Parts: sequence; C-alpha cells; structure tokens
Amino acid sequence: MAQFWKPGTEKPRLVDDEEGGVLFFSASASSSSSSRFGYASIEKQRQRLPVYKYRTAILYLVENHATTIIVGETGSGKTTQIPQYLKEAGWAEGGRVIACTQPRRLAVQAVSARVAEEMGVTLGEEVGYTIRFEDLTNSGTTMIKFLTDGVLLREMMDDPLLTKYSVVMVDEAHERSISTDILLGLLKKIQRRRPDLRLIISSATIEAKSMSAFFQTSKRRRALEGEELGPRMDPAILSVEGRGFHVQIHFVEEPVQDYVQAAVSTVLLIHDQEPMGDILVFLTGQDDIDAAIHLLNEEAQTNRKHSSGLILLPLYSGLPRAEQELVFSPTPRGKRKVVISTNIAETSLTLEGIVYLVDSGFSKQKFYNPISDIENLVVAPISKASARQRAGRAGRVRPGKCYRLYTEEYFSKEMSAEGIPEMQRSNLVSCVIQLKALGIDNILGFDWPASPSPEAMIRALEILYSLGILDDDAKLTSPAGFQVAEIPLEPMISKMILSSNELGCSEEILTIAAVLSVQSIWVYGRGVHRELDEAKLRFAAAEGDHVTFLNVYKGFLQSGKSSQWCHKNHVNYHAMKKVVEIREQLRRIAQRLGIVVKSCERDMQVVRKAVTAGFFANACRLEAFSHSGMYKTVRGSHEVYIHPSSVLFRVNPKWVVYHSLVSTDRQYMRNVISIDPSWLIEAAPHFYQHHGQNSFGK
DNA sequence: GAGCACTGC
Repeated sequence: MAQFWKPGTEKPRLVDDEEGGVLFFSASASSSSSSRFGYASIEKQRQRLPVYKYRTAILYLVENHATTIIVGETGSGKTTQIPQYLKEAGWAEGGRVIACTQPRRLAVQAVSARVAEEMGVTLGEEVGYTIRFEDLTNSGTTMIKFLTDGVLLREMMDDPLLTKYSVVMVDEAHERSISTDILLGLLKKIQRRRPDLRLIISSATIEAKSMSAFFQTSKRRRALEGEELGPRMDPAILSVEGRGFHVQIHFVEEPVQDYVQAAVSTVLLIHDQEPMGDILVFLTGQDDIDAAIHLLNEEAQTNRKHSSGLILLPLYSGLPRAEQELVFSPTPRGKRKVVISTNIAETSLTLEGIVYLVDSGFSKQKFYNPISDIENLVVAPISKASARQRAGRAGRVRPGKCYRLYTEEYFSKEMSAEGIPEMQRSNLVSCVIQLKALGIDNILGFDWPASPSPEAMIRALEILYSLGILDDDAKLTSPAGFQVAEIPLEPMISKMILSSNELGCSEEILTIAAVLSVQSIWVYGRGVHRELDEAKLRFAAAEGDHVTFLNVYKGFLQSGKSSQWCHKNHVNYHAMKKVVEIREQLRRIAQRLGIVVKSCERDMQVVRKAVTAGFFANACRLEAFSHSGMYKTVRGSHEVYIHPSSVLFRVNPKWVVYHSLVSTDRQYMRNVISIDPSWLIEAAPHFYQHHGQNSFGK
C-alpha cells in the first residue's frame, strides 16, 4: 500500500515557436511564492501580482494586435488587473467602456467588487457589473464593466457591433461554454467591421493554440489588409505565470477497478502517512460521494486509529446551502478536513487550505444525441486540462500533492488534451434562436470556434420550425419568433408562455416557467426521501408536477414567504425566493410583449394545453400491456420512465409530456404532466403529421 | 425507486 504511488511530473508549460507571426512571451519559470504582507498599500499589493511584470507587454500587444490571447494561471491577477491597466492607458477615454466577461454571475460580482475597492470607487460608478436581473452600471460614468458572457450576447441584440466598447476581454475562455463560443464567433465577425475594437481572450495553456488559430485571419485577407494602418490581425499570445505552489503528482501503478474504493483507500493512506493538511477528493456525483462517505464512516467504526480526526464533508450543488457552507469553516486543530466533491470545486468555488488532492479522473458530462434528441448525463473520463485544473487546487497555500487514480501511461497516451466544447454536446435550440435574433441567417456556415454537428443544427431548426418560431425560410416569425427570442428562457418555456396568453392562464404559466428555471424547489438529502415524499403528497396534483408547483407556490405565498413553512414542507426556501424573483421579471417581460397577465382560476385543462404547446416534442405514451411503467416517446419510440421524484410516478397516465430527461440506468422523465393526445396535433400539426389517427387513439 | 456544473432582457 505504501508504495502505491509513483511520483511523476506535470507536463511542462507549453512554450511554443513563433510561427505565423505569433508573438510569444515565455513566462519566467520562477516559482513565485512571494507572500502577501498584512499592511501593504493596495498599490503595493497590485505590484506584487505576477501579472504586473507584464503590464507594459500587455498594453503593447493590445495596442498593436486586434486580438491578444493571455495564457494565465490562477492567481496571476489577470482578471482584476488587466482591465485597470487598460483604463490607466486610456482605453476608457471618450466615453468608451472596457468590458470583461465571466462565465459565472458570482465571479462577475466578486471581481467587480474587488476592482472597485482597488480603485477606491463606489461599485456601480466607474466600475460596474451586469448580470441577468441585476444591472449595477451607470452609463456615462462606468469605464470598466464586468458581465456574464450571456449578458454581452444579449447586448448585441440592441447593438450588434458593441460600439460602446473599446476592448472586450473574454475571461475563462478555455471553459468553452456555449455562450463563450457564440461570443467568440461573433466577436471575430465584429472585428472585420470594427478595426478599432480590441479583444483579449484569456485561456488556459492547453487551449491557447486553438484560440490563436481561430482568430488567425486567412493569408489572403492579411495580404489585403497589410498596407492599411491599424492593428495586426494575427493574434498575439502572452503567457503569465500564476501564484500557485508546486504540486507533486502521483499516479497509480495499475489501473483501479473501483475509483470510489480507491479514493477511500487513498484518503486513509494520506491520513496515515502525510503531515496535516486538508484533502479534496473529486468524484462524479451525489451517489459516489455518499458511498465514499459511507465507506469512510465504516472504517472509522472498525478501525478507529486509521480514521480518527477526519472530518468528512460532502459537496455538491444539490446539498442544502447550510451544509455546503460547512466546507468553508476552518479545520479545528488536530483534525483533518476531507471534502468529497463533484466538479463544483473545480471551477465554481475555491477552497482554501487544501494540500492533498485525490482525482478519480472522471466527472459527469452532458452528451447530446441529435437523432433521438436526448441529452444524457454520463460518467466520462476528464481531459488533461481538467486534471491539471484539479491538481492546481492542492497548491494554493503551500506545496501540495495530487494523487491521480489512473496510470501515468493512461494520462500521457489516452487522456484527451481538452474537453469537448459544450456546443458539441448540447441541444442547440437556444443557441440557434439567439443567432437568428442577431441576424445570422446562415447558421450552418457560421464560423464557430468548434462547429456543432450538422445533425444537431438541423434538429434544432426542425424543432424551432414546429414551435412556430422559425418560418419556411428559417427566419424568425413575427411576432412569435421575435417574442421568444426576447424572453431569457429555454425557447420551449417561452413558447408555453406565449400560448398561455391565448389560453387565458398566463398567471399560472408564469409561475410554472419560474419554477422550471430553478434547479429544484424541494430539499432532498441523504435519508429524507420518505419525509420528502410525504411532504410532496400535501401538494400533489393529479394532473402532474407542473400543477403541483402551482400548489407549492400558493402555499408559499399564503405562509407569507416563510422559511419555517418551507422547512416544515421540505421546500427549498432559497429556491422559492428565486422563483418569486424570476416570476416578477418574467411578468414584466410578458407585459412588455403585450401578454395579458390573467388567471384561469381552477381550470387546469388550459394550463396543461399551454404546457403541451411548448413541450409537444417531449410527448410520451404508456406502452399498452406494460406493467413496468414503460413509456415510449411519440417521436422516436425511445424507452423512458417517469422519474420516482414525480408525483405521477406509479400513477402512469396514458399520455404525458415531460420537461427534461435524466439518464442513469434508465431514461427518467422529470417534471411530467398528463395530457390529451389530441392537443399534440393541435399544437404541432407539422411535427406529428406522419402519425395516423390510430397512433393517437385513446 | 432517485438528481454534474453553469447560465441568459
């Protein structure tokens, strides 16, 4: 056991040649372990950040290149400093604005607050931010604006050339979210019309080359532009080192059979043999995490000396807020904290004090099959980029150790360098409608950083056509198409809202739309399934989950939005507050679109019709003679089941539509409502035209 | 009979 590990090293930093006119600054390899001193002035602190050494170089490159790619490791200070350098160099003069996008709302808020503090200004004035539902900027005074990439996309609908921005910095571009990829594609287009616009793409090492290739304009274009004044069109690449400490990498010598068991053994091994310091374990989901904690607890009972002093903390998004926050509490003296986490700890939140890292090499990832139109969540191997990111989590406070539960040979020979961009793993309905709203007609010919499959594109176009959002020429219909594009929700939900106007149930449908937009309004946790089921029964509606949501919402309002009421009923208080907030936003949007907000009172049939009008593509029929509750999708005859969390579980109405599928050993429909099949033909004659009368018989 | 993570006027 003691010789389980074979030390290895991380792949060295990519230091590349200068082919194709790409300028490359290599960072010095110094292990920057300079410590921060307590009372240094903000200015001194800023100068100590690794990125400070590159201030002049960055400003030079931005001045002279249309696109600059910054390869920066965590802790380099690039996100907070570069926008300030740009402002100091005059890029915000004359009413122009410097934009910096982030993939996450929380990051936008945190970073903008930090920058405002460093500049000694009030947040919302010179430095501001915009996220969905929150605009803390002041047009006229805001010079540096942080925003989510999705918000910047929305801004393009009003101002396609982003004329008020002088520089757009796309941060964390290596995460390759759908909105980042759309944004990169559009920014490249804008550059041709606006030579004055500068782009900064911040990316992890491993992605820098493909980013550079993407922004490289063709030789012919460059020859044409060569004579003109203006920035060079070829991208520059600059590498900035981070502030992380060295992390020693260990691989297993033989492949492991069971990564949960291996993770547990490794935690015990570290606890046995290594000095104090907290451990972070990456597993794939709640199941794995609960199993690992169970095994470690068992160990604690049978072999006390092995595991005494371990504090076991699960971490995943579905965990109630209070339990999530335990991972941030300081470790008591003489104890060792073991955080067992999903990918949430890889990007979304940062744990301080982690010294040991156990990497299973797997995560749950979404995949999309355009033929069946089904998105699956499956356990899949992570990429080298992810492995590297995970390892880095162990070196934030002092040198750390990373234990990888896969072999070095597997890492170097089989693990893919980078993950598959989300664009190539998703249903593209939302993406297509956004591009259409931005006036991009030739979607199949769009210049993407990573092209989605034509099948997925065609499937999205087909569904949008059936929803009446696109016409025969694949243009947005008026008014429905333009209205759906305005609503910041999944197009199927937006369509449901539009239909509710005609059906006279918009009050109810707005509530349902808001509930479907939050993760879950229920509190679920280990060992409380039965209590949750009982609580649900108090609200359960025979029609299905959507109508059940209406009952919960009504109860919540009647309780005076009480957190105690939520606790008593296993309802997630934070989720319900968000529902109220989103619903209010949707109500305003609906009114702006001319929707009359009206209640259908007790008539749930119209509510079900409105849901069907949006979700007809997800219609399923119970298999006759099936006692196992097996359904088949009307479109593709795929085998699906009602999720056990649904109020219709075991009720099994003959016809249902679902909101989403989750797949484990089976495909489970989540959020299900019973319908009458005749509504399907009413809602989408084209979609179901090839089905004869018989297939809809009762 | 049971849920990776984000996000949008």
